[in-house]
Amino acid sequence: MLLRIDLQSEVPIYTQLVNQIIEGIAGRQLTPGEALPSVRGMAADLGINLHTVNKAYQLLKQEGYVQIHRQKGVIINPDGFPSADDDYMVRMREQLRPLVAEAVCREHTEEQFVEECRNLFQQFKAERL
Amino acid sequence: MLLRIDLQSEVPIYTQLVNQIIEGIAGRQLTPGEALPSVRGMAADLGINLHTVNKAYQLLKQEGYVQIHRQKGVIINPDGFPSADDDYMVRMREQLRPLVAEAVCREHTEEQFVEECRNLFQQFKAERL
DNA sequence: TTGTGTGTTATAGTTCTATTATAACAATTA
DNA sequence: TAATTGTTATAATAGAACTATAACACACAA
Repeated sequence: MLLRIDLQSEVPIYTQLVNQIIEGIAGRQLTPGEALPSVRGMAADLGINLHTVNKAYQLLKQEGYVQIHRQKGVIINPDGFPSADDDYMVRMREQLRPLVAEAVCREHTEEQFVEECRNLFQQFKAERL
Repeated sequence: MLLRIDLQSEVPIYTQLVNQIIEGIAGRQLTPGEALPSVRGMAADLGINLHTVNKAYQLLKQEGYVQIHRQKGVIINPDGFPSADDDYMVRMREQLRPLVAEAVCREHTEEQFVEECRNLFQQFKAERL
């Protein structure tokens, strides 16, 4: 799977990595059991430091998206992914609220906003061939 | 309008301020032409520095939510709010994509996600009495 | 056994952002 | 004139993000 990092972005590199890997899982470019590059390999590929990659992997592990085995490396979690629990729902709403508020101010209607969400959902579904 | 700041949050104070003011506009607790507290007043109320408040006000001005008059103070923009232009749409989708990806991974269905968005929309509508 | 490749840990340093602290300035209004 | 606006300038602190090196522990293969 191809990862693109924008060094100029205000979004931290490790966050970009986490997001793209989660998006890869959602689109099934990354499948359960599949190996990710080693921290050194990924760092070399992207031209960044191994600690930055490691930080991303640790976060993904903490959230349950990957497993890390000491001498084997990092794999997409073969035992399933985290569920939509309460913590997630709270976090999700906290991130969604400012987006909805801005949409309301800009007279973006509920239907238009919902349509954008549906498009993104369909986009991930379409990637799963 | 009451503003609540969480000093422990990972979200910068000025961002919390910006978000809450936009949410206030969306819910019409803040109406066009209405005055906001002075940078010093707001800073004192919240127990933070005036520059932090000023940074939030400058961002709100830059995005078109408020007007700043040299000796009068800051008011909610009486001439209307920014529209849903291309820049906004791009930014909006960029912020929405990771949320949708995470939802997909957690087997949160499109309908459940859309319902959360609708709830937030209705919440802002309900606040406009 | 001896490398080699994993993740892990430790230390250090740089850069940038966020925040605070003071102070002063310019312009309007009471 | 005095008080209150936002504005600008300067400086300092704290923390996050990122990098650079180095070393360690463990497993597996030649």
